[in-house]
Amino acid sequence: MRSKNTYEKIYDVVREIPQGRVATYGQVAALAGNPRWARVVGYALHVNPDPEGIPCYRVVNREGRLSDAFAFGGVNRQKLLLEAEGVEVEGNCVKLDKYQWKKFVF
DNA sequence: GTTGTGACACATT
DNA sequence: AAATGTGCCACAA
Repeated sequence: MRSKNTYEKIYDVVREIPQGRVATYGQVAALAGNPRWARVVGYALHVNPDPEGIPCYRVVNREGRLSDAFAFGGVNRQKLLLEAEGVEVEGNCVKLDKYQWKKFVF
């Protein structure tokens, strides 16, 4: 049994992001197995082989802000999608204090 | 096989 | 406090 490729792990973690929540690249990388894959995560989402199964719009950088190169169909599109999920987006920023995906939330 | 690039994060200045 | 530089890993040429 061969281990999943790095990308598959990343995609698997992104798919695990619940609706109405956002995760940072570092968070996804850490959950994928290595906190240093932050850049790789960005690249993995860049190729985004399955935009329908991999909601890359739920992945934001450490600032809770969307990348300038995001615009996979219009940054405005991203805002609409997140708001549709229940996440408030200001400009291109989301309140990580409220919407950052956490395994333990009270 | 080596070099350069990249949708990031962290440390230091 | 903000800005800059460095480190990390994977992929393309």
